[in-house]
Formats: sequence, C-alpha cells, structure tokens
Amino acid sequence: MGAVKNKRMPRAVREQQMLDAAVRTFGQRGYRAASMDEIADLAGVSKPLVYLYLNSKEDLFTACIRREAAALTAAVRAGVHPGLPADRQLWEGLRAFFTHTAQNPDGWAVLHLQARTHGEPFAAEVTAMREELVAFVTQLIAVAAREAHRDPSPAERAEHEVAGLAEALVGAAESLAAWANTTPGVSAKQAAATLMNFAWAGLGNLMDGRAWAPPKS
Amino acid sequence: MGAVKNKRMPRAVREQQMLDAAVRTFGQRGYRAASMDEIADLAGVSKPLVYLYLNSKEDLFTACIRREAAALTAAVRAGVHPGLPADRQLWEGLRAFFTHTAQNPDGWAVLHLQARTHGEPFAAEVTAMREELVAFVTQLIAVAAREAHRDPSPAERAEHEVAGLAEALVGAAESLAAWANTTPGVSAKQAAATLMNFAWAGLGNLMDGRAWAPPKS
Amino acid sequence: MGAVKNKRMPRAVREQQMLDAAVRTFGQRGYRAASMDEIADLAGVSKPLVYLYLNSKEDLFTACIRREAAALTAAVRAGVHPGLPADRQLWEGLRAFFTHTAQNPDGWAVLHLQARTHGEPFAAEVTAMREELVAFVTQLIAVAAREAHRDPSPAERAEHEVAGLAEALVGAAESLAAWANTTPGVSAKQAAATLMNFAWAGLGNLMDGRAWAPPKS
Amino acid sequence: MGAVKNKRMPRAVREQQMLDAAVRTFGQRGYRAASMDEIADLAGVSKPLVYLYLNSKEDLFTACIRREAAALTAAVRAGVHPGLPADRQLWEGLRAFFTHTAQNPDGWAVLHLQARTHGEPFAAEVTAMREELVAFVTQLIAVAAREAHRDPSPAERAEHEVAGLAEALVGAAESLAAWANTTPGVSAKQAAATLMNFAWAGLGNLMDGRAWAPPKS
DNA sequence: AATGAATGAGGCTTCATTCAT
DNA sequence: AATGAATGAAGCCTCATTCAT
Repeated sequence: MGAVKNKRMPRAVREQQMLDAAVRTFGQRGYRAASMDEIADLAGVSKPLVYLYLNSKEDLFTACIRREAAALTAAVRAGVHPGLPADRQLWEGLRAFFTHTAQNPDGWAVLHLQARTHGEPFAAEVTAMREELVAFVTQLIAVAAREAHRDPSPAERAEHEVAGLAEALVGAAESLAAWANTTPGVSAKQAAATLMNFAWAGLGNLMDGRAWAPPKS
Repeated sequence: MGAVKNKRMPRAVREQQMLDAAVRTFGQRGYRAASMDEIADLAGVSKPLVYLYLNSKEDLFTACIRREAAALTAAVRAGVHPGLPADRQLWEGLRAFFTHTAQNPDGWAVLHLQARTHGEPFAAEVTAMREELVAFVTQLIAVAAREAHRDPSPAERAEHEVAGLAEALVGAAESLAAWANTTPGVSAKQAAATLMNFAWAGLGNLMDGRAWAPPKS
Repeated sequence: MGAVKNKRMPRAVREQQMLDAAVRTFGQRGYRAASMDEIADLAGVSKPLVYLYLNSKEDLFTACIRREAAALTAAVRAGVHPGLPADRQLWEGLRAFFTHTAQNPDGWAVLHLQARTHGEPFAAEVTAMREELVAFVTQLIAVAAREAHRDPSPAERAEHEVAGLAEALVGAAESLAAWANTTPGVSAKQAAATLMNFAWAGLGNLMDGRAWAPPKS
Repeated sequence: MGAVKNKRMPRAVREQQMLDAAVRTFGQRGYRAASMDEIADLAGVSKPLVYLYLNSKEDLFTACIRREAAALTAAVRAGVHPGLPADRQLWEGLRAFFTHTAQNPDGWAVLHLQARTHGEPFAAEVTAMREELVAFVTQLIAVAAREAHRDPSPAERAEHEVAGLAEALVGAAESLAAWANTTPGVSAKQAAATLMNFAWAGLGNLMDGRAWAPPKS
C-alpha cells in the first residue's frame, strides 16, 4: 500500500494521494485495464472514499489528466528564462520537457498515450495542453525571426503547418527519449542536443523560405 | 455485418475477414474496450469460430499487429526506387508511409496507439517493425552522406548520432501520421512535405559539421 | 433451485423459466429488493444468461409486466360468455379476475403493487392493461342499461359518469384481489360475491335515476 | 436543502424536519430507492444526526408510517360531525379522506404504496390504521341500520365481509382519486359523489338482506 | 466448416452504517 | 447538538471463453 491505512486525513490530502495512485495505475495499466480496486488499494483507502471524492472512473481519469497537464506546462514555463536568445530558450524548454517527462513517466504516459487512446471526454483535455505548448513554441519562432532581422511573415504560415511542426517535434522528442533510455552510453542531454540539431536548422530554413521542394510528380 | 453470414468459406479467407474486423474494432475502440462479440459480429461469424481460428483475444491482437506491421513496411519499401538520389528516396519513403497510414487509419491506430498502450506481449511486435524502419532510414542517411562527396569524417561521427537522427525522424513521422489522420484538411502529401522540410536541412547541416552546440552549463 | 441446472434448452423455454422466476421474485421482494442473482438462481441459470436473453433488470421487469398483464386480460375475456345477461357476464368476469389473481398472487403483486410503485417506464404498461379492463366494464354497463328496458335517457348521462363507475369498479376489484390474496379464508368466489353485492345495487339505482345527492355545502 | 444548516435546534424540531424529508423522499423514490444521504440532505442535517435521532432506515420508515397514519385518521375523524345522519357522516368522512390524501400525496404514497410493497415490519403498521378506518365505517353502518329501524343483525356479518367492503371502498376511492386527477372536467367533489352513489345503495341493500345472489354453478 | 447455449470472474458503483471529534 | 472521514457488503452488468452438436 502506498500510505498508512485508516488514518483520518483532510480531504485535500487524500485527494492528492488518490490522484498519485491513479496516475501511476492509469499510466502503467491503461485506462481500461486499471481497476478502481487497484487504485484505491494503492492510495491506501477504500473504494467508496475514492468515489466520494472523485465521483467516477471517468472523472478520476479527467482529474489526472488535468493535474498532469498543468504540471507539465508549468515545468516547461519554469525552465525558460525570457531574457535569453530564442535558440537558447528553445533549448531550455526542451530540457525542461525532457526532464519533467523523464521524472514523471506515468504522468507522461497518461497524457501522451492513455488520454489520446480513449475517446472524447479525454482527448480534449490533452488538446488544450498541447495548444498551450504549441503557442509557446510558435511565439519562440516569432522571436527567433525578429532576432534574425527577418520579416515576421513566417508567423503567417497556416496554423496547421505550425501545428504539424509541433507534432513532429514532440514525436521526435518522445522517440529520442525512449531511445536514450534504452541505449547505453546516450544521456538525456545528448538526446536533447540531437533533437536541437535535428530541428533548429530546419526551422531556420523554413523561416528563410528555403524550404525543401517536393518533386512535382 | 461485414460479410454474408453462414456461407462456407475456406479458412484463409475467413481469417482475413476476422482480421479485418479485428483491426477495425481494435483501432476504433482500443484493445480492452473491443469485445470479441463485436469483432465476431463485424466479421459475420460466430464467436467460437474466431476462437477456433485465432485462439484468444491476445493472439488475435498479435495477429493484427503482425499483419499491419508487415503491410506498412512492405508499402514503404515498395514506394522507394533504389536508383534515385537519397533525398528523393527519403521523400518517396515518407510519401509511401503517410499514404499507407492515411488509407489504413485503423491499422495505424493499432500499431501506433493500441499496441504501445498495452503491455509486453504487444509492444515487442511494434518494436521489431520500428527497428526495420529505423535501419532503412539509417542506411539512407549514409547514402546521402556519400552522395554529398563529403570527406568520410562525418561518417565517423559516433554511430549513435546517426542512429539518433534516424530515431528522431521515425518518431516524428509516426507522430505526424497520427496527427494527419485526425486533422481534417491535412493530406498525406502535405504531411510528408512538412516532415521533409523539417528534417532535411537539419540533416544537411549535420553532415556539414554545422551542428548546433548546446551551452556548457 | 427451480429447475435442473446446466441442461441445454431452447431459448424460448429458458426465457419462460426466467420470467417465472422473475415474477415470483419481483412479486415477493419488490423491484428494488429483488436481486438478479436471486432471480437467476431461482431460474436455474447463471446471471449472464439472464442478461443475454432479457437485457437488463428494467427490461426483465417490463417483460414480466407485459406477460402478466396479457395473461390477466386473457383470463377475464375467456371467462365471459357473450350470450348471457349482463349481470351474469359481470359476475363471470369478476370470478375469472379473482380466480386468476388468486392463482397468480405474484403476478398480481407485480401488476398491482410493484409496477405502480416504481416510476415511469413501468406504470404505463399497467395503465394500458387497466384501460382495457375499464373499457370492458364500461361496455357491460351499457349492455345492462339496454337490457333493463329503461328509456335511453340514462345512457345520456355524462359519459364520464359511466367511466367513473367503471373506474370505481375496477379499482375496487383490484384492491379486493390484493386483500383476498393476503387474507386467509377468503376465496376468490367470496371476493367476487362481495364486490357484486357492493356494486350491483348501486349500478341499478343509478340506472333508475335514484342517485344519492350530495349536500349543497 | 430544506432547512437552514448547522443551526442548533431542539431535538423535537429536528426530528420533524427529518420526518418531513423522509416522507417526501420515501413517497417519491420508494423505500429502497430512497437513500439516507438524500434524506439527510433534504432535512438539512448530516447523516450521523439522522442515525442519532432515528436509529436506522427501518426505524425511520416506521416513524414515517406512524406519523402519516395518525395524521390521516385524525383528519378523517376531524371531518366528521357525530350528530349528523349516517349518510351525511360517510360523505363527510370521504371528503376529508380525499382532501387529506390530495394534500399529502407523499404521505399517502408512503402509506398506500410503499408500506404495503415492502415486507413485514411495515405492512403491520398500515394494517393497524386500516383497521381503525374499517372500524369507523363499520360503526357508521350500524348507525345507519339503527336509523332505518332495521334490526342490527347486519353488524353480525362475518368480520371479513365488512373488511372486504372497506377494502373495496378504499380501492374504489383511490382509483377515483387518480382518475379524477388525470381526467379534465372531473372535480374531486364529483368523484366523491360518484363513489357515494356507487357505494350507498349497495350498502343499503346489503343491510336489507337484498343481496345479489350468485348463480349456483 | 460452423454455431446456439452457457458460465466464472471481475469491474464499476451505491448504500447503510459507524468512528472520532 | 452536530459533523467530516471512512468502510463492508452488495448490486448491476460485461466479457473472454468453452461445450455439445
């Protein structure tokens, strides 16, 4: 059990314990495979108390998503120092992202895998978080453009193009993170550097209009 | 129902019908939420027949993963013409990848979401496919380096640097495919172009030694 | 158990066994207090089979109501010989009614107590049956009036006066049936006689215009 | 909530609030479906207080039945003026009955539906009340007999015959009440008159020994 | 080659009730 | 006089799986 049982505690504390247990269980087993029994056990409380405080499995899952999403965006924002040059800011943001997700694998699994895998009450919650991160990156790109004395036109690119880049970045980051974790001799920092290398030049080219041109076929 | 019922058919055909139904159901509902009842219904057969041919839900899911993984890698290989220049080969491969995933959204959901979301019997199957794709990309990068007539020193870069790039590329592609599938108005070709733009310049820079350098902190 | 267990039987037979068990359980325990477990046990089957055939507790209860309502109205109609004089017809109908309810106390409890006690999906089912009985009695009263060679003026009494009498008669019958079921030493025939005595003179008086007049207050 | 919360109040007052809430909840939801949570909420107190004062759900329900039964019999007795002729007394009693039940639908539902629907601790409570009402009617019949200068023999009829009449009367009354409530153009008073018409002549005939004779079949 | 009949096990949820203050 | 914290027990329902034909 994750906590001493049967000790009276204020509601707020118990709720956090429940969310801790739920994030861990949902992250490892998946939404459907996770059982309320296991979550209650892990939280060190009886099932009815979980229902009293969190209402239903669906609500509990939603609460997990919200808490983890808030924690992640907060971590990324906290890692970035606004005064720095744009590339440095991106670097810091990526590092914060990697660090947070590495330290919260279950939370990240909840956000990235479970919430997206299970239908509509949940996916929307993640979309909101994702939009916040995309907005953050978009703004960084604009800053970078200004620094390079380029005209701000890139900011006018179709919204879904930027969203696509963000998707690609996140996908690459996840992939690298998993790879770094399972490949001896590769540190998290090196993985972040690889990603920066992969991404930064491409972003720069895009902003210069020097895009790779697909063949006309 | 997906097929005429009660008509005697050879086993191979029935199995494909079942796998079709299973891929669709698993892809849309998820592994746990999909019920053998629904799959059998959709396949137009009775449940015992599904068990007779495919043994168990786990085996059925595994069979789905294998079939879809084989179909995807085959599609990518078929899309690439070995004689072309490297960037063109990469482009063709990406196009084939995005086209196939766009035409098989349920199959892709099975591979990318469901199989990874549910523990160990399944994740390994996807890992195998992934490694095949990564190897393919790794080799393309090597070809590109040779074509650029650059001195071989870049090739001496730590092997895992190239491997990291390949990982990043594949991860980005996977993420973008899921995103393109669920975002209206984004075609397979656009997704491929977005990724090419994003990646190619970075690869070029790296091969020229113009890498982004992380701060020493 | 109410039946030999685990013997394969055609669906139609099993369904009747389940309905038998359900009527008995619902009638004795009440809708809420009856448990699907008990019903399945009494029917000699496992719970899932009950759900497979009858869908849900609500549907099962509805099916019980419908079956018992149909059986009751059929019994009343079967007891009446259309050629007889009206009082004799009424008597036969009442006898059939009280006999049937006495032989099916649980079914009658389901109709009279349980279905009316639990909200709207169910009450409507009983209302339909009730209306059929009321219509039957209404028509009998009209026949009686004609037989008495009385001038047609009574027939012109406000339609709802006749309807009110029919309602009162049916309501009295229902109440008496429940009472006869739970009072030892009261036979169906006695109950029918009591009601006939109670009602027939009143009906006669009314048809003669010798109505009791309420004080003007 | 039905009352201001957390205000210290004398026990007697709190108990009445709880009973009010309980009658309403039991009457609308039924005994089983009513939850102690809802009752406590509606009463504006915490659940432990309900248990402190009323002990258990069963005891609470019993207390409701007793209170409502007492209120109903009191209302009927209060409506009757002993000096009047018997028919007039019956009329007043019926009117009082109809009025009270119409104004206390939840209380009436508790007595008539819920208490009878749920087994033995409760049915007995209602039986007691019913016997009181039956005794009252019985005595009225005796008075009527005396007034008509008939010999009192009818009072010697088997007890359960009178009880049967009372049942029929109450059943008819209930039926008429429901019917009057749902049929436009029929007032409560008209319904009461219909019932008097229906009943009075029959009672008179019975007392004269002019009973309807069932065929010998 | 194919299916109608059947079930053990487990999951979500609710409820009456108590404890400690 | 009054309540926030907590739980054992039980109920409805679904599912993967098998048996007998």
